[in-house]
Amino acid sequence: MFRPDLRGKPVVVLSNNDGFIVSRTREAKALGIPDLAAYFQVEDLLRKHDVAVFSSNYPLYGDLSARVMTTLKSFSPNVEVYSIDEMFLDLDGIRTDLSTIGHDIKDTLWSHIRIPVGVGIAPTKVLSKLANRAAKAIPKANGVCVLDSPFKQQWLMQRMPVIKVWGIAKRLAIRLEAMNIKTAWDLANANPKIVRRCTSVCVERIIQELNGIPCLELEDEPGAKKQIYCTRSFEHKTTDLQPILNAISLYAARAAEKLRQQSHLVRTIHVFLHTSPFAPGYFDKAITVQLPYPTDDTRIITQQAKSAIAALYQPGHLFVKAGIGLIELLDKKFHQHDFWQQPQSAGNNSLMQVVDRINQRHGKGKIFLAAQGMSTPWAMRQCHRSPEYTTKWTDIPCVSA
DNA sequence: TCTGGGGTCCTAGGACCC
DNA sequence: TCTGGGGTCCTAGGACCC
Repeated sequence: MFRPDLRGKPVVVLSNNDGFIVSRTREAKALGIPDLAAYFQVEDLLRKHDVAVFSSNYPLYGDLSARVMTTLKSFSPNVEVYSIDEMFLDLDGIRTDLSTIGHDIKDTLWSHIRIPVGVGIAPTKVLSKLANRAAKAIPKANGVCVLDSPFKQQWLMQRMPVIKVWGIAKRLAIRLEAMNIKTAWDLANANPKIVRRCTSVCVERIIQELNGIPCLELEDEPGAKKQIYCTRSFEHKTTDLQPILNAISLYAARAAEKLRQQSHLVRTIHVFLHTSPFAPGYFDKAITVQLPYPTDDTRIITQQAKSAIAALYQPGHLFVKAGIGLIELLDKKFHQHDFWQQPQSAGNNSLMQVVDRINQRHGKGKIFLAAQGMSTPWAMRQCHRSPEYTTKWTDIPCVSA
């Protein structure tokens, strides 16, 4: 959208920390750049072919995603935002020709936002994911695929390896292969009960869905998270405890912030610390901690996370990553207090509210616990970050006369 | 030098209850 | 000779998604 000069050129996007390649344009794929390759391993190849490289920029993607979703919502009252770049729309009962709607959706998004999309329409979620794949892969489809007849479904499924089916990945594909199930069509025609016995109920549902029998509902209410994690690799590996304590304090604060956003309390946390799995002598330890009482207070969660890290830490290892998970959550509204235990005081609540409000108004991390430290040795590597064109005053593009 | 950061659901097995 | 039948909850690990 903001770099039309790159249209038709090879472009790749890197994971957090510029770790590896998570997204490629068609042109980059054609150059033989593999998916999920470690960046440093293909850097020369990228340079040789003059591939444009971008670090992940979630504020930008999140904002553009929200625009797309808002536009999509005008096409159906029932929608599920499935991920940052996918949405399911319930078209049940809509009388217009489905192919017309598909093209309308696609054209509207292009003209309003300049985001190209693929549209797949089918009786179930699994089939619509298949249709979406076809919409993008088959040039003649022109970005829209409607799987409205058994014949079309069969044609597509016979050409689709089973591993491309939504919900089937490497391990399941291996097991299915052993049962002589190689394509989506084979799976659709397999006996659901027998397959279930060798795999799980998930695969049984997929089989039903492939046959046009809905098993997966549209989840229009996103619902509160059941677990909240904050984990990061460090920019620089470290053998010292102090920078790790600072880092885990930051992660704990981030996680607590998310926790308060959904009005939950946490009772149990999970803290881990590890070295590089690619280096010899891999060290990976984790600890689960029961908090003294359910809380959403950053200070308490931070304290507990720090003690956990201190307990896990052993000198002599080169650590690359740590993280915290809030794993047992309670709805604040329905929290049953313990007669014998101190609950979180009202003062804590107000304090956290003030902290959140300041950070919302004046920018993330404006006010924080000293435990995080003043330097940021854990910062992310992002050498090729694009501007935040739509969410940062200084990055807004200028139009010159 | 260098390999992400989130999540969900399911299952098996253990431990326990009456 | 012979040892039931029906449950729950918890946890670790596996598998998948983006």
